[in-house]
Amino acid sequence: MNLGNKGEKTRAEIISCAKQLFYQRGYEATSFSDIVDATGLYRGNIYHYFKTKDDILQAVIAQHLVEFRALLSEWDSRHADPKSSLLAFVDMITGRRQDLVEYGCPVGTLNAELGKDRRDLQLAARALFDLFRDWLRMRFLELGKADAADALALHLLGRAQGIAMIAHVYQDTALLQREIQQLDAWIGQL
Amino acid sequence: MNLGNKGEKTRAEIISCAKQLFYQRGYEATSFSDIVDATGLYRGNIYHYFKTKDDILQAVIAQHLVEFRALLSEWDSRHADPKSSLLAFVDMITGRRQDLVEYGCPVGTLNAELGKDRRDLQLAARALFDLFRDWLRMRFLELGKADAADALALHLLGRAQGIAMIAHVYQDTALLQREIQQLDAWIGQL
DNA sequence: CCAATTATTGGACGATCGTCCAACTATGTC
DNA sequence: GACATAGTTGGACGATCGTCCAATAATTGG
Repeated sequence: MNLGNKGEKTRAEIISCAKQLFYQRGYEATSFSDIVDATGLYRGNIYHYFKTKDDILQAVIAQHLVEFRALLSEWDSRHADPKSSLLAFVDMITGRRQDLVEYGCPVGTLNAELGKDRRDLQLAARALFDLFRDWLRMRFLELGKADAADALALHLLGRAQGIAMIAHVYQDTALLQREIQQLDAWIGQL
Repeated sequence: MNLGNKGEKTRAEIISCAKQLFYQRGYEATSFSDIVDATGLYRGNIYHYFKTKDDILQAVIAQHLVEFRALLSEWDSRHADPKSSLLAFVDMITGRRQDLVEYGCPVGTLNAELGKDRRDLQLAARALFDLFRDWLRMRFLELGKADAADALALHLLGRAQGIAMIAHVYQDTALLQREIQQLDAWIGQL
């Protein structure tokens, strides 16, 4: 039997290139030829790994999930108390401020684009929100916010999305930093 | 000389149809043929009024500006104190909750889409944000928030955008209402 | 080393995209 | 009522889109 080691590498390369392109240009705006050019592979070869462009997006979403899950468990191992964890979440925004200002939030912009006319794909992309939503809810639960944990999680997600969007629209990192400080303060006084 | 009354009507009809399509499906996802079908006009006739699809978007943005300006001046005439005005802004979100949940915020989603790979057009769409930003800043100024008026305006815009985005992603009007109540409370305690 | 599976090459496919234009009709001016 | 302008008809254009596939090369298990 073939172990497919070589193939897995090519497959990962396709996903990696597509992930970046979908983020920076958007999903629909990225053509199959763009992926061909970015990977340096032949059209047919890519279709050997993915039957459709939609399938590539599904794989990209799955890859995002893997990476974000790794990030969350890293935070879990690094922070004992829930407030530090929440601050780590907010700190991620600061750390990625350059990309956020230039291309927006990868989770938010993807969901926004797909939500218009590809609701089937948006349901897959929503899993990225769910990942953070569930993780945040746990932290609020640990903070004793039993009956409002999910609402607080969604509130924080919304705050973060709003900040990322405005900062992206105005290409303004200072605005982002200022708003993030307010989020930090909000977490502190919980 | 021709007064062009007939033409103005056709022109307005094109803008109206395109405005709805761009909002509900997104700009790139809306093809020229979609506009042709929606208006019932012939391709060439539309090109008699607009040289490119980008020109149609510019006209749609201009139309949005006209309508939002009318809305703002209506609020100005209806509300004497700044807090009532701010509440009117928030109340607009509640009033449009159905469309917001289904298609997202027309201003936010348009800017998000164009911000990825059409930054030239996004600059035009940004004017929609500027319109609200400036109006909100005036209200915060009237509230005595001299040195933070613009930051508060952007903060409120961001909050609204975040709420609209999360509500859209999860198709959840209850979430939207809940978050809007918090915005109301925030305005009340300013 | 052979047979089978996996991977790559390279191009072709129909459909749809945004744009353009020549011919034709309606409208308003002098 | 002739003339210019504005508006409409209807189709064609090249470019690009996502998808498909037969032929060839590489890799692997028996």
